[in-house]
Amino acid sequence: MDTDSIIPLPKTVQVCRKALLDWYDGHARDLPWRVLPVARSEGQRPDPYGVWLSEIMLQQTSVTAVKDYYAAFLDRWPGVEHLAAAPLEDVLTCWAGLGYYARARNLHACAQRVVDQHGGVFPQTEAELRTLPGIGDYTAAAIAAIVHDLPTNVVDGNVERVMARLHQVERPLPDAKPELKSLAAHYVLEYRAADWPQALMDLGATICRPKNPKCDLCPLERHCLATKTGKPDAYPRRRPKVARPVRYGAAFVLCRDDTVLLRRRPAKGLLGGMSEVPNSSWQAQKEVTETVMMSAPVEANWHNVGSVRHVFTHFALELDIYKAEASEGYQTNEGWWASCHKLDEEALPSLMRKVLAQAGMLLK
DNA sequence: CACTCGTGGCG
DNA sequence: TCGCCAAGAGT
Repeated sequence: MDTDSIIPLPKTVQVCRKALLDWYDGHARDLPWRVLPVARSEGQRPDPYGVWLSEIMLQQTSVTAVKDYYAAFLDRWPGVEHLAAAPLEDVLTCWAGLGYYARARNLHACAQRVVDQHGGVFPQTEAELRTLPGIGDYTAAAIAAIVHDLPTNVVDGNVERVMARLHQVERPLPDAKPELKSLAAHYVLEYRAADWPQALMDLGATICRPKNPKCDLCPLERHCLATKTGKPDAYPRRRPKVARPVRYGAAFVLCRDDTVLLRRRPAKGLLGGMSEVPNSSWQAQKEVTETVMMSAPVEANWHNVGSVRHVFTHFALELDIYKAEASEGYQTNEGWWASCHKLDEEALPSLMRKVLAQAGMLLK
């Protein structure tokens, strides 16, 4: 670690641990995958499968967005062996709308690894968990701590934010990551090893929020340097964002009675393995109509039925939507016809649901 | 190691 | 309407 990195005073560490754990006893969020501190103190432990599933879903995703998906997954695949036996297509269908679809592919691969190589039992140590697909530094530490009470250093965006404010770290993210992780390591403790990281994350999510932090309710306020000497919501500092470019393209909704033509995207990459309607490549410049029509799946009486705009992580997309009725003899060896009444059974990302809705084909 | 990879909610 | 960003991982 850098010689200029901050080291918290031992006294501060002790007082903050106590204050935050006490706060957690009264303010822990009651989450479906969580065992609350009272039950935990009575020896109750969470289901490793449920904790793992929730942690994967929660990567870069809000609790609100995850809850329904978590319940649906547990209902359909109650254990890791059920999930491992499922076709990947089914997993992607249930994941559709949650985003970052590599997580779903890795989830499935991880379940199969656990069943095939670990007898259906999740490894307990951080190092072993770390080798599984979809489990990185954060998730390995989180599972080891939350499930097995191991004193790991669990560092997510919440913990980074709390540390950056508590110690008023001026170095911007992502450069500050090692420093913030080092700071957090000083607070790790064996006593209540499972509750500590969850307390930190709950504080970050409900009190020490990115915007409008509720410092007056914070159990650590007396020790928080950012609150004393500056505006806490200015931390963690970040590099200025790069502008998000816009890409343009066209999507083709080919209908036959109450069905639409769908196809599968390549297994990896953007929206990998998900379903889509045929569409053009996405370019930085909008192309002329004649060129756009070259990428239609078939010559037909295409009508423009509007456009949709969708924002991805590193670019925005504007798709013009074209719709046509397939002629009687149209044959295709690519894709399949999907009933517009059963589109919930397809692995449609939100972008494609927008497209189908705009074309009037997203019915229930 | 910089880049890729979704989506919805919220001020 | 728009920028911000959430329990990160893989390459």
